[in-house]
Amino acid sequence: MLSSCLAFPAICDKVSPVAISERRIGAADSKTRAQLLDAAERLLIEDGYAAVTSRRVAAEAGLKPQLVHYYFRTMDDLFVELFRRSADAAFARAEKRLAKDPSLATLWALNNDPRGAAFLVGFAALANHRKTIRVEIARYAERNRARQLAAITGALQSAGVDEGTIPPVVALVLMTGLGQVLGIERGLGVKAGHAETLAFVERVVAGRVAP
Amino acid sequence: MLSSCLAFPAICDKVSPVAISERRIGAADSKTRAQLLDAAERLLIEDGYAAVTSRRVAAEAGLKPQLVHYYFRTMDDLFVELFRRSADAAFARAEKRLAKDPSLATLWALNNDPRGAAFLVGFAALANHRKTIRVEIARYAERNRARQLAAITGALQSAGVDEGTIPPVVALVLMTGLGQVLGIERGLGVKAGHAETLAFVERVVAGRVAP
DNA sequence: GTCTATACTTCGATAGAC
DNA sequence: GTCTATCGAAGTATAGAC
Repeated sequence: MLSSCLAFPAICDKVSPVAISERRIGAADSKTRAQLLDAAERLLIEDGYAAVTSRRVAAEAGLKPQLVHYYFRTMDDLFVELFRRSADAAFARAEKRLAKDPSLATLWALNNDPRGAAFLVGFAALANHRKTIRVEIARYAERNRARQLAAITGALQSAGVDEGTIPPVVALVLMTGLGQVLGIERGLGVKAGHAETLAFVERVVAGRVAP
Repeated sequence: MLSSCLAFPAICDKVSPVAISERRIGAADSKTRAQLLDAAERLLIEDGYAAVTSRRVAAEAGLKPQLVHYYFRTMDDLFVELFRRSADAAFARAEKRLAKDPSLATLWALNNDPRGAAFLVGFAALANHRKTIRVEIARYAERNRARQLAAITGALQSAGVDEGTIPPVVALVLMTGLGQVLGIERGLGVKAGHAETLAFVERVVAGRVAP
């Protein structure tokens, strides 16, 4: 992984250890704390961020509403912690799969993950009126792009695709956009063109068609 | 346009005239009504759907909160009407431009419109927990895809791109996804790869590179 | 037809009991 | 260190005055 860090420094950016809130109480490894985050995550994905209120999170976790404010002083703190936890987990999963098989197929599988799409839409909308969340997402997105760029650059070389045909970063942005639009539309129930597009991507990924 | 209707029937789907709510009061052409919708639209785009509350919409419009419930019985009704109004306007604008110049450049301009991205994210997130909105968006998305498919099919033919190289609907979904991811990331402040991608698309659209 | 007064619910947050 | 009782603000919605 060191080579990737040298070629694409953003990959190895440390997440700054700045405290979310000075007055946070409660042990970081509290079981209750984790239960609340789990509940918030379910609500965010299934019902959207407007459903993530202190009362509903608590109800979903089978706990009292006030506990939310004990473990996360403000709802903003909860959102930031939730995002970091999920993003770090997703990044770690991706890292594991890419280290094992840094292929176009793996990259496509990562970008076409339905969980990722629901998660992204939830947080992208949330970012609109929570500035603290916006910078958090932006940092993660850049880090993710850098990591995937390292992978796709190698994958395209292996596949014998010339950089003049399509620059790796362009192929990556295309792939990301495709995964997102398919994910969002799947959620809405829109299906026009999906089957054809998936079939096409499968062929490209398998190397049977030039990208 | 009739030919498009025959080839792609979804284009000419009439929006069903089902009443949003039986008990809606107030003239459809009321000035106050339009002011409220304008205010709601500004709030949705700038601060996200969670900011679109009866109180804030009224404040933004310089009116009393209760008027929102007079003109739109529920907030759900307001959202549906807002979406329809915006979607119809967007579709009409697109139709005008495509009729004038049904080229890849026009299609790309439409899909890369920053307003469109902010609008989509806002409503896609909203759709998560408002079922009435979800079907409305899905219907519009399908209609839009059908219209653009008609255009891109012709544009690719004119450009001499064989359907075997890339099916028109696949090119369209790619273009839509690209416009969306660039729009969303622009809003977040993510920039990695954008310049290269835009340059690449310009070349493709200008016909200097096979898609 | 248009708008106001008001009911009732849920929100985030804190002060303080254990 | 952990949890509860409770407050004031903001939310949707309706009944009824003009």
